[in-house]
Amino acid sequence: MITIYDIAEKAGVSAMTVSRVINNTGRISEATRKRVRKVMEELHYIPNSMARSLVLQKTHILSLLITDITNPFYTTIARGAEDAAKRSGFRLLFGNSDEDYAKEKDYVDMILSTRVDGVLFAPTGDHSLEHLQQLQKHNIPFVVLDREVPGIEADVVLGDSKEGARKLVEHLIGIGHRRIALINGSQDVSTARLRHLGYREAHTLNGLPIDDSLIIHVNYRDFHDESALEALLQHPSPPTAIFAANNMLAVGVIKSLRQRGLQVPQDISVVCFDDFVHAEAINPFLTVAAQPAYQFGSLGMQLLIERIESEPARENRKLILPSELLIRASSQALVRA
Amino acid sequence: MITIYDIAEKAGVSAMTVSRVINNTGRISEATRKRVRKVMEELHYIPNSMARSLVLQKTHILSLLITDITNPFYTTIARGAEDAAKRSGFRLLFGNSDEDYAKEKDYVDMILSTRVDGVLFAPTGDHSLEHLQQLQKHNIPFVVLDREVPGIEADVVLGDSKEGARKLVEHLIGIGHRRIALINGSQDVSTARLRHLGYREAHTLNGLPIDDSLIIHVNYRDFHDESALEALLQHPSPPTAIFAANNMLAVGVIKSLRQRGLQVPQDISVVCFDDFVHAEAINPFLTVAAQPAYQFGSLGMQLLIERIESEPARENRKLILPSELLIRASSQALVRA
DNA sequence: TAATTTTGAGTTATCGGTAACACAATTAAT
DNA sequence: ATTAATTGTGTTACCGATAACTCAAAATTA
Repeated sequence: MITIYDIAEKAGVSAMTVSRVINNTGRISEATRKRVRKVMEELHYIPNSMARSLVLQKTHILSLLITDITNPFYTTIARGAEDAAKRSGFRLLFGNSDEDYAKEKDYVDMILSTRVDGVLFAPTGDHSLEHLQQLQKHNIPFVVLDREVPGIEADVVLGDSKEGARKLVEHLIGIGHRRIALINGSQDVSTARLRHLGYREAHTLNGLPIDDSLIIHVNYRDFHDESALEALLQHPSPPTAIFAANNMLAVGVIKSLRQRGLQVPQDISVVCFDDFVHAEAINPFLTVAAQPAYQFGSLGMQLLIERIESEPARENRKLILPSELLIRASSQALVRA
Repeated sequence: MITIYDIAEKAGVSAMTVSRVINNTGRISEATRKRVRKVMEELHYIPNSMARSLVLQKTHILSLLITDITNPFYTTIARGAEDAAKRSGFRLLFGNSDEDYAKEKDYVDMILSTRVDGVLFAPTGDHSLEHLQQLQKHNIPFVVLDREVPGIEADVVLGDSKEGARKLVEHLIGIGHRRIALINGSQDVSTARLRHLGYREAHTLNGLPIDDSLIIHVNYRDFHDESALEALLQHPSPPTAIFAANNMLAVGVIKSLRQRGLQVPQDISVVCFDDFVHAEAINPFLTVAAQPAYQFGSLGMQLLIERIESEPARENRKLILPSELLIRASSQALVRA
């Protein structure tokens, strides 16, 4: 491993002089600067960022924690966050909690021990409170992404879960559906609660009764509660449409339906939150409330960087980004038998 | 920032004793161990991993560099790599080069200055040679993923690009297509070269002529060469099917076709490499050669960890993982007019 | 020409840990 | 009871960088 001392020796100067050349600080004569530069290149010198961070107490690394790396919604966020971080010269440390509290904890520990300068944090749910409080305790700036956590005051970038849900359900109502099931994430997650609210609001605004037996709570990351679906389908008055609270749930639900020999949308309509951008470009199918994922990432990152770089702590900001209703093939007007 | 010295002082011991408690090394009486532990908890102590890495000359961080974070093929790789790294207790630093040489360079610099213990490297192309050589020069172990780089001897995990391509094209030939276009990645990328070879092989094995005017080279990440597509379609004897060399190219091609009012598969068939797992589960459409992405990641990571941990340098290994031909709606038997 | 300022370095201490060695107090062995 | 071994803990040096201070030589000013 080449260090500044190796460079210093070979160039016949002190380590401090090498450091000054690297950082363009202090006064250095053009002659020594050139000589040091040449030796650095000859020896393929790369500064040790850990040593530097240790003394500077700054890593110039930001962390992005997402909850599902195979979900295009989150990877698009990642792209946006990365682009924004790069623009400001920060390096980015990705983490993927897989909607798992324990993995999230591992990543928080890693973040803390790495002493990153800030975190863009998509929480797994309300219990992430503990992790965010840990960040606060250690004075690590963060911005909360996609899901609000009660008890945490911070900058936050959110979607319009309630309105988006209402729009989706009203679309279904508008094309004749009356029995609409909700397959939702855990009530421990703010977006799931709001989407539930939007679902109810759409019903009451349209004078429809709400049947709680049509509402199921599972995990956002995947749907595999076959018995719950079975119960829905065996219902004396079964749903004619399903609102899956996110794209991954829609995947699971449609898969399960197909295994039971049911076709979407012929036998049952399905709508959900979040788009599958690439795939839908190929073959538009799902009716969705599409959220501006890239903006989630880039705006969130901007807020984070502002917070890090603005000395006087400014007040918290809350951005709510609207979703767009995209009506496609998976929702079909109800044909009364 | 709490350090071992703070702990040491409050517990009335030396810093070294604290270090021993943290690492479970050396001999410590049960009494002091307890006392130190208690103070650590009271002060919410988190070890500074940079200080530790600096003295140990080991970071216990591995890096995964992928070329497109919004491509489900790569995110599935990431999931596999992450799981494998976690099993061995390594932390994972993701990087995303976006198929861009300059970004790849940035990440390599970051990898070098972070002194990670090893890299799982999906190169952007043959010119990545320079970056891999830099890793070699600095003795950073790495495993090459998905694309081979001429001039580099290393462990490598690949797909069966040639055979996969041949199977896809033979499928098209089998259902009557004779004029098959190839929309390929840059010839600077090994998989693109091999898929090209497979394409040619399928033709020659089946006694079909090859028309080079049906072959286009673009960038794997997205297709936006409208004029090239235009030329294809204006061809006196236009293609009846298109083989897009990866999933992202298929997206771009199908979008462009639709803008021109052409339907897949009615007007033209499209097949490609790499699946869109979630989306295809919802609505099977694309005929693909599906690669075992998760295995790419987990096996690659296993090779990397073995290489790092096995003292005597063992010989290089080359894993070639077969792809699976999944015939779906986007390829249709040719109906002669 | 003497006094002052500027320039171009070098020295030392420090960031937060750990390895290697040292050493007093017990405990065990002879 | 003396010697040897073990146990528990402290000291010092170092990992690779940088901040703060120092200082001789050169340049500038009076």
